[in-house]
Amino acid sequence: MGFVTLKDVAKVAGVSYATVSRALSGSPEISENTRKRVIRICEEMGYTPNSVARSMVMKRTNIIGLIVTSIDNPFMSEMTAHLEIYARQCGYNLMVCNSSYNLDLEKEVFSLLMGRKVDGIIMIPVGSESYEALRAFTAQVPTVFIGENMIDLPENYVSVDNTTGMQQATEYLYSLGHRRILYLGQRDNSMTHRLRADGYYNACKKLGIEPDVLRNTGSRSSFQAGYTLAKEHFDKPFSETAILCAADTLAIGVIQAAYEKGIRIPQDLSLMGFDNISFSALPPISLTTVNQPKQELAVSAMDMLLNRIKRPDTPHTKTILSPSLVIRNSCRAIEN
Amino acid sequence: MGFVTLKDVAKVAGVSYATVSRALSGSPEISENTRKRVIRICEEMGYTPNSVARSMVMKRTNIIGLIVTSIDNPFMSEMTAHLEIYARQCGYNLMVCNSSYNLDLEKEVFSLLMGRKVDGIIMIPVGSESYEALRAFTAQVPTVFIGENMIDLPENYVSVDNTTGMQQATEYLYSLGHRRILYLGQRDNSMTHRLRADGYYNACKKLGIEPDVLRNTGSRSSFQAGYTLAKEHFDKPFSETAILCAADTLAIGVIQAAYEKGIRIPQDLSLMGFDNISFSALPPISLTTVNQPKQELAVSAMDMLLNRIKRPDTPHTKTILSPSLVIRNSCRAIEN
DNA sequence: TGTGTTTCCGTAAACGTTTTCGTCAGTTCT
DNA sequence: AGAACTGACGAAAACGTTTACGGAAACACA
Repeated sequence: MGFVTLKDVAKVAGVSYATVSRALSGSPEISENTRKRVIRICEEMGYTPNSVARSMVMKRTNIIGLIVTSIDNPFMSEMTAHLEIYARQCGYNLMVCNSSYNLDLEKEVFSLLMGRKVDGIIMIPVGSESYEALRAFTAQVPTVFIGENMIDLPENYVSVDNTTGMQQATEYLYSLGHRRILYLGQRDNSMTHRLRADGYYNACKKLGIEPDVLRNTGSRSSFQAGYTLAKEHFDKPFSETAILCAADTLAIGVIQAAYEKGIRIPQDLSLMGFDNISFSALPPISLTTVNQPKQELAVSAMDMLLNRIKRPDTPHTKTILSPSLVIRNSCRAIEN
Repeated sequence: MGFVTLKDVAKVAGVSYATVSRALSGSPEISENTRKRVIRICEEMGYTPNSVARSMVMKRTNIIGLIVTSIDNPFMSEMTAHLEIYARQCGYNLMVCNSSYNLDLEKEVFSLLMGRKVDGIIMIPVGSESYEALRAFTAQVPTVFIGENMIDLPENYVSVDNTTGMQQATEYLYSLGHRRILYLGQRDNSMTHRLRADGYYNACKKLGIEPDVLRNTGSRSSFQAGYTLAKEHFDKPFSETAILCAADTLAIGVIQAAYEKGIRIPQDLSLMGFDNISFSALPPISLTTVNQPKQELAVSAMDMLLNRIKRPDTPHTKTILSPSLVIRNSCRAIEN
């Protein structure tokens, strides 16, 4: 390699390398004179501490592992940006891995990060199965989950209140005069989606309207899934005046299908999503949706993780943040 | 901590820990019998090698640093996804940092990654100034740049042929019958943008049409910049039949401005971008653009970097990939 | 049987830090 | 002046690996 080490500095300064270490770490066991002299020499020689060696002896790396299903996804990349910036402020770096929506890969990269001795792991899991599948691992490294909300399992996670959010969305459509609201894209392999559907059902019951659900049998809430579901649906006669989607991505697929069928949004059909991904704000889309507070989620997750790193044997905690309605131009008021 | 180390395994197996290391590393200096026995015990005890300790002695971390201006950006996040997956296949992990479009921060995280002893760094630089600013650093760590194309500087980089791409875009519009084409968003602090503008000028000269440029005096090609530029432009009478944008993000801003002015795309105005970010494929946008082959860029950059890590003193290399036209629905043919 | 070769494994050094412990000089107290 | 204490620093251990070196046993060959 050829970089300058503590020993090199020590030799030039005429002190032991322990003294150099002390000078830089702000130890009180050193005189001001030698401290200043040593620091000056360090700068002159361009010394930078070797994090690897430090990790070796300190038994911590100041690295956080981040596992996302796919960083190439507006929601995840936005979360990642917030996480990285905040982590760096806290003195940590991020090692990022894609699980590619694959449970085996998720386990593999988790184990890999453990071998790297990361201080903790933040993950957006592939699905509900992840909790069980990773149980043996999460016992060994402080781990915080984002987004998949497991009511009954004792895991650390931060999430948005999906049920309330979807309930508010339904109520908003109701307040605009909609009585026949199709819920599009419910999936059963994801707790998040189950909770969101609950919100829709709750609202229907409360408001006295008939629930109407179009299920997504696939494993992902993609543009494609939304498009396919809507396209098939639009082929038959339908009576709803609004579609409420389980995710923004689905809604954008619906927009495409509607466009192809000549169905205008919002004139002919109102449309809502959930997540508030950055796509949705684009003027040609302008989707009314429910916002997940991404920066707050990121900060909460990181704080929770750093806490667990400090005190690993504290009981598990959950943080549930409030979603909020984002009103744009994909819904209109109707008369009954 | 409390994880199991080589020594623990050695004690149980009744061999020296050097033997355990050899069993796992596939060294030939060990008998098949003991190898199998040791490996079995490793598995039973749940041993995973400590990458930090290995890095210490091997003098390499198998970590690649990735510095992007903002991972929360469709182009960057797509690149990051490709880079991470390919890096992992090659036995490397990615440490990701945002420079947040800030030259000082860019230097700071670069130096931080050097302290981490990453084996190499891939970066999407803030701007042309980055090359000079980082010269002292790039001399010490193998570094590959993506995207900012410096004709005259001896850096390692991979890029798309921006000039040819923009020339093709101009020619495509010409072939549809357009003769008055506005080039929107030229910036001067970015070599990429200078090269793209060159392509436009070249084509104009070759085709015998008059160039017409609307400069972007800001430092970023954001949605906002495109919107502001176009909004102001649309306030005055204009005569062009097509707008060619220096980046997709600008074009999407233009769509918004056009929408607000009641200008229909492509009926009233044809519009093209450059980059082919994932946004652009969304049906409500459906932007005709020039594609940057992101996966190929990622793989080329990684290959180039791994090469330089193996042989640090090879001369600097450049890889220029070909862009390609992506025809969607934002342009229409006109008669003259 | 003696010599050389091969196979297998243990010993120990090395990587660059942090930190405990010990030491020595100087200071304070009685 | 002697004892106790304090401040500043060096020596060395430790972190968990990889690998050069050496040695013992087994084997081959004359």
